[in-house]
Amino acid sequence: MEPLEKGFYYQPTLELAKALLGCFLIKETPFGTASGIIVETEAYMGPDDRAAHSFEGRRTKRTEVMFGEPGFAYTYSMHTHCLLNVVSGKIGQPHAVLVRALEPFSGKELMAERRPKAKNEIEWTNGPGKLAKALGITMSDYGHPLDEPPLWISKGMNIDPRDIAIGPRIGIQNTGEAVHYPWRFWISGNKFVSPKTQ
DNA sequence: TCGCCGATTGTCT
DNA sequence: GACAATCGGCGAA
Repeated sequence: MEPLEKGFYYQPTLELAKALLGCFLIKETPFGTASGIIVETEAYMGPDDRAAHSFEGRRTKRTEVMFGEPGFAYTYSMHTHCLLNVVSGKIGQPHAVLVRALEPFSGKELMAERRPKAKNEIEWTNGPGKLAKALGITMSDYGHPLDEPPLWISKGMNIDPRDIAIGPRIGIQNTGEAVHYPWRFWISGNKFVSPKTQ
């Protein structure tokens, strides 16, 4: 599997969020490599999106990576968990795509070890915090370019546009109109998408 | 520094 | 369905 070239990330954020569906997300660690197929994403559109950390161009140490080149990792810690975003938008345009769910592909033994509380394979990676834990993604991956080890994305299967389902994002109450924006995408019928999705 | 809050998950009722 | 876990970012003091 070859990493997606940097040019791939230079497309409109909503397009990128859809294009990432079906791609492989791979993480290599000293303990081994684990990977999965991206089956659910959400777009966060910087300046005009009240739900985005970069709303109104807010530029801080945390959001800094979103103002740079697309194709880098924006990791964010939420309560006890770590969430992975793919930086999108041209330089100076702070957009990102949140990876919400994966279909386990390789390194399943590792995932089972890292997700001892999961009752089955589906629960290894059917949520943003879960998939980060299953693959061993942490805050130390902040700012990492996604076209080289140890954390990278490669082209996967082609997804028929008719198989892409669209809906509102999850978990962003108190963000006004932004709650309703249809900026979440998933592979229709895939059983590894997050709960409440289908 | 202090206090509050959250793009979640897991457990308990 | 309710709520605790648990910690860094952010804004105010």
